[in-house]
Amino acid sequence: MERTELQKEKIGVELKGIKAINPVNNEEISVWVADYVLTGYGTGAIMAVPAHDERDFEFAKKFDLPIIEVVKYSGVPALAGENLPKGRTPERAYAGEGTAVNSGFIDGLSTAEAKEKITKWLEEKHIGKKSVNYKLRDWVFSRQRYWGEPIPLVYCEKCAKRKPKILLIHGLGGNPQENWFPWFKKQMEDRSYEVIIPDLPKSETLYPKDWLNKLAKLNITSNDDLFVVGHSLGGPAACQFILKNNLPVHKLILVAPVGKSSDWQHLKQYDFSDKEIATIARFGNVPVDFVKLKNLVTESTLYFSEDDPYIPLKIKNDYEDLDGAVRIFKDKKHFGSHWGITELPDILEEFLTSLNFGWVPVSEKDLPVELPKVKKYEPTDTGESPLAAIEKWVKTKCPKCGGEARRETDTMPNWAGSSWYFMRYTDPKNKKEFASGKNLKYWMPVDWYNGGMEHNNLHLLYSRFWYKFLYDIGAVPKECGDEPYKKRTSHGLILGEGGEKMSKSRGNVVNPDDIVARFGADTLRVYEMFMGPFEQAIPWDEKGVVGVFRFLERVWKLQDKLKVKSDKLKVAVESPKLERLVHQTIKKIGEDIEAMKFNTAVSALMILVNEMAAQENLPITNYQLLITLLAPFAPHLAEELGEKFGNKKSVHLEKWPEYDPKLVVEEEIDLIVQINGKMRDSVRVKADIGEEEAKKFATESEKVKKWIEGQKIKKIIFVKGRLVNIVV
RNA sequence: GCCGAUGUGGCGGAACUGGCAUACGCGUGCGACUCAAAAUCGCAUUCCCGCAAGGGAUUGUGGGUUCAACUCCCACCAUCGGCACCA
Repeated sequence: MERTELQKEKIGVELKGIKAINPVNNEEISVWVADYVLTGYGTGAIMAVPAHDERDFEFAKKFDLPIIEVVKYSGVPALAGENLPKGRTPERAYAGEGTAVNSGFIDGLSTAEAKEKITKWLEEKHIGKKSVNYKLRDWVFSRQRYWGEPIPLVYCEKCAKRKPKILLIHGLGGNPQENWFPWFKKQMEDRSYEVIIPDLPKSETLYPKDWLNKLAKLNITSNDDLFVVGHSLGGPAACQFILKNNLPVHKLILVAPVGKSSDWQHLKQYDFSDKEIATIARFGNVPVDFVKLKNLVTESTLYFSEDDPYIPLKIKNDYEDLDGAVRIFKDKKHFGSHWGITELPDILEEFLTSLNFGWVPVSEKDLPVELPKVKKYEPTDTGESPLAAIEKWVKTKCPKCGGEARRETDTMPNWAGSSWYFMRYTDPKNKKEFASGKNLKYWMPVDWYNGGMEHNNLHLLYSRFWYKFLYDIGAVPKECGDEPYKKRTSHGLILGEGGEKMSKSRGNVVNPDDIVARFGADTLRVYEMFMGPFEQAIPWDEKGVVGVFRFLERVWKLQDKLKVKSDKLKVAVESPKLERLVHQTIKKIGEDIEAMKFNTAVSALMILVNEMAAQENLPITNYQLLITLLAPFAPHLAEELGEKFGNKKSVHLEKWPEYDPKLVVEEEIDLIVQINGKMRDSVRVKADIGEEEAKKFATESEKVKKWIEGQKIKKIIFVKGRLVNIVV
């Protein structure tokens, strides 16, 4: 843990008397024990490249080790002024790509070429081989809590002790003593598994029935727990054996199995006779009922090797319908002792980690598993879930053997249940399935999903997993696509007054219910929109809420300006200025909503309301427009006002108003006059004023005259509809 | 340390594609209404100098490009978030 502390100074000690030899140039390298190397990653032993890795550089500098440059920055300085990546300096390692230097036969190559060449060279000399390291992080889904969805598994001691029989079927002309078979048998027997490797008939001409008859004599029945391995010709034989005898198999592994998509003529070069080739083809061509096989086999894996001289890689397509995992090796040839393959650790690992028979799924008719109804639940001392202490619930019967079993007491995190609710929403009353294909097709994917930061980290991860899983098993129709959402956004946090994150311990939590009780839901809603940019974290400000409240009150009070409607002498006169502003506001709010700039949309509404309030009296048409514009922001108020002023149906069903493009542009503008880029005056002019006229106005302005007096005008810049800049 | 984001009045923030910096709201001050207070309405409000007219400075800091920079370029600083030495 100590090494994760900030900026820890590197320490190290040299292993005197030990040197490593660089296998490429046979030079000696000193060996050090250092504390900045992660033991858990790779072998825990590393080769340091001081000139091109920051940490190695630091280490080398501290202990005065040679720093040899082997990569030179070689970018082309394309455009003048473009910032170049920096190369190595005495203060800093260069970690980028470039051209190899001081590197013998790879000098002059680019980083990518050099990597390729040196890898190939090492492989040819059998000094090393290419490998890929993956960065993985452990991820725990379960939680030690009372609440949360129970995981429907029980643990049965009796079932855990069950050891399946392992049946291994060898290949053409094979026997139990060849290849990795004896090693595998011993490994598994050491772990008290029963391993059967029958010695099957050898002959140039063989028929599948020759082998199947012999296998039938083994007395393997469907009551046996079974693992099956088939090597080469034993692959198709294994499939047929399982199918013919209806044997449930926990795990099937086919190692370089024979398939149907080859004519096997290439085997001649390896001294296979025509009869042997015919035998192989005969085994490979027997049709396999993969649907049935899949039902019998719980899990399956196929092993192939890229350099297998006998089995071409394309054979894996013959087994596609088995839906098994496929593992492709680079250098295992035909997985035989002939090529020195007398051990196969991968297969051992696969069995040992594959199935734990102690864990038995709750049978479908007993789903869902519900939490026990108890008066109280308390944490345990053992670190187990509180559920573990509720003995009555924990003890149950094993669905498999009927013996005593214990339930899983961890539960799923509460995110689990919320990972697919949006699909259920499409068909919430469906009793047969979580949602019908028809409804899913209609609604999914979600057009727009918004949530906070937490949502983006966790819910996004889980819900996509859930969705993709349901999609893969066909529960979500293909038409919906393999992603649950079209668009995702996340809103910012509302911080407590004072700018810190709201939390009970800080005592700065604001309860929205209180705000609603005091100011109404509309005020809260408009305030949240108004407080700042959507995605930004902003402190709560109670005084700001008051401002929004006043704004909504002002909207309400505007009704007073409509009273004159009945007075014929004072019929509301439409103000051209207001008319223009109304249309500009329609445009602005429409655009702002699209761009999720709700704060400026509210601001535009406020400006409009201020202008309306400044009128002697207000045309009802303008007020009705305001109500419509207000609807997305203050839905309750807008609905009530809408009903009061002539709406037959809900204001929320109304069409968004259209603006008149002619009214959006101003007729007159304030033309800015600058001297050397500084604003000195502004002139009220027609918006479409031309260059000559504008310059005339500008130079004739009294204020401007004062500034240019006695100065030489170098040039005058005119920006249409905006300004005139006089350079003196 | 690396990666990312952000930095504009007393505060939340606005500014299209480089073209009036500080919209809108809060707060504050003054005034109207009131016996008084609250509410409401009006005016003012970036800072500095000035009674005023007016002038100067200003978008984290320093520099650059441009007639013109919150906006583009370079360097630096600070704050927030993520990651934890994965060679």
